[in-house]
Amino acid sequence: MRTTGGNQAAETRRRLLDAAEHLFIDRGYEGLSMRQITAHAGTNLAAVNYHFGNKDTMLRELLSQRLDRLNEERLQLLDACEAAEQLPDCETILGILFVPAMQLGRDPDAGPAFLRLLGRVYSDASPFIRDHLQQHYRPIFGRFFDAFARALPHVPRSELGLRLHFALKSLSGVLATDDMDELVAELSMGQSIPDTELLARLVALVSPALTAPLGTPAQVEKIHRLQQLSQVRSMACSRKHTPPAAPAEA
Amino acid sequence: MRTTGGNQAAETRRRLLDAAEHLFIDRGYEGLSMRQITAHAGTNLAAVNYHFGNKDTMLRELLSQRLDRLNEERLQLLDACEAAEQLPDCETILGILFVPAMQLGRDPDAGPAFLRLLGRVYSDASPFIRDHLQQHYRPIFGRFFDAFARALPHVPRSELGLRLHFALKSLSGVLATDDMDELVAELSMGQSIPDTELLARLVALVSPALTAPLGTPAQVEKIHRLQQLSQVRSMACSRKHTPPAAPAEA
DNA sequence: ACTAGCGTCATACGCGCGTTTGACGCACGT
DNA sequence: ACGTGCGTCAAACGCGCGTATGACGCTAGT
Repeated sequence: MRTTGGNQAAETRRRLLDAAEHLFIDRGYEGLSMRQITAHAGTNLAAVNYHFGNKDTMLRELLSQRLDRLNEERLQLLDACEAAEQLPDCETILGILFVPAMQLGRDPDAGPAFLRLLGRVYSDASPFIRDHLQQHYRPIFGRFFDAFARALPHVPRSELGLRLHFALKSLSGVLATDDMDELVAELSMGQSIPDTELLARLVALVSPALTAPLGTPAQVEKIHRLQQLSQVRSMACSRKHTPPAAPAEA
Repeated sequence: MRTTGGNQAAETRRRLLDAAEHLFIDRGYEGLSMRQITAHAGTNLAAVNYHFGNKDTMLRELLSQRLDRLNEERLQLLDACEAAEQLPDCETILGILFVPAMQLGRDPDAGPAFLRLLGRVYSDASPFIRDHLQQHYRPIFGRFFDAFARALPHVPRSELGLRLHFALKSLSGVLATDDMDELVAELSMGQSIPDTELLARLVALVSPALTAPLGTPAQVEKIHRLQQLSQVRSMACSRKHTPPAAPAEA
């Protein structure tokens, strides 16, 4: 049996994936080079192409390894809830999205910085990442979109898309940078807060944005006054900037 | 007088800035190369370095030219409101942020795709863009942070930072991609909606997230039930994945 | 008419990128 | 003992990047 050789190969694969994950988390897809990956992994530059074929394939494998389980658990949790109560409300659906993420974030097997990785993935602008998400997780997104649509019948379907985009973009934006540390640290305000309450606070933050009514006359009136005030100001300003005659000497 | 020469130089500068803006809007800072810029501008590769010194200086000049006016108008509008009513509420402050952006978005002088540019700038992850925003507009952000803090006294200052980051990140994320078209098109649902009502809807969407109370016992209970449900599921799942004895042949 | 200087131009330099290549070592099956 | 093949290695390839360098034309002042 070729014990050491086979183990060494598996070890190299793992080290490459670990290094790639670590670098991806704090540099994103752009700014992630094979030379940095292999240097951090302590392997030769050619190792990536030998074990994975090319860079993108390795990244895809890394993302699948990390994200498949998350979305699978989200989906099964949604199934379980719909089977139990058959119409989960908005806050429950948000909880279904958040709870598995937080649990995997606490699980060392899912990666030591799983939440950071999650934030990067959802907020990275590179076409490679966007395509990967689109191709792998579109049906899951569709299921949740339908669940939200049933939970929020008063929100038109077109505006619901905007609001979901809005809410999830913001969440990923918060997860992405170092803010996750601040979130966990500052929300707990010194004393350690149980995950349950922390997630409840997040739900309390996002849910009102999804549930909100479309816009009251009072809000329209406030905006209208601001528009008038701003236009008056800018007209006065432009008249000042283009004086009718030549100005006196400076 | 050296008429043609001077005009041609100014014309080249303008064409370079226009090309850079256009490319930056739909490719971001990364994926923006001087060869593409100069090709679109119809100039020589060396033109950028001749007129601006280097690439980053040109980008900085472009951003300042576009964003300085926006933030100046926001600031003066905030000043005017605070002078008038001395405690603008949350919805009003959001309106102060949105109204000048929308007005400049309608102004051809501010760039034909000003809102797209705005979204790109606020959501671009590159250190260059982030540093520029940090260095130029930190005091403006501080003024608005204080205004929000006064308008939302029940929100702890640490959580307010999170919520503002949350709300503004999401907004920039929506502005960034092609979603701004969808926003304008789908929110109006076929018939053209006045800007006033469109902005009122945006305020109606964002304001509840900032104003929301910190988390009710009912929300905590919902999350708690989901956590238990998820853990039961994952334990059953892991037991299935690591069976006690060797499986029968496949 | 001549020259100075500005704006443009083709071209080249050095660098980092992803990928490819062929040689080397070493554990293995025979 | 020997050949086979797997995993690793240094080195190189072609490419696109930002920047630097002289040469060229044309305008304008003397």
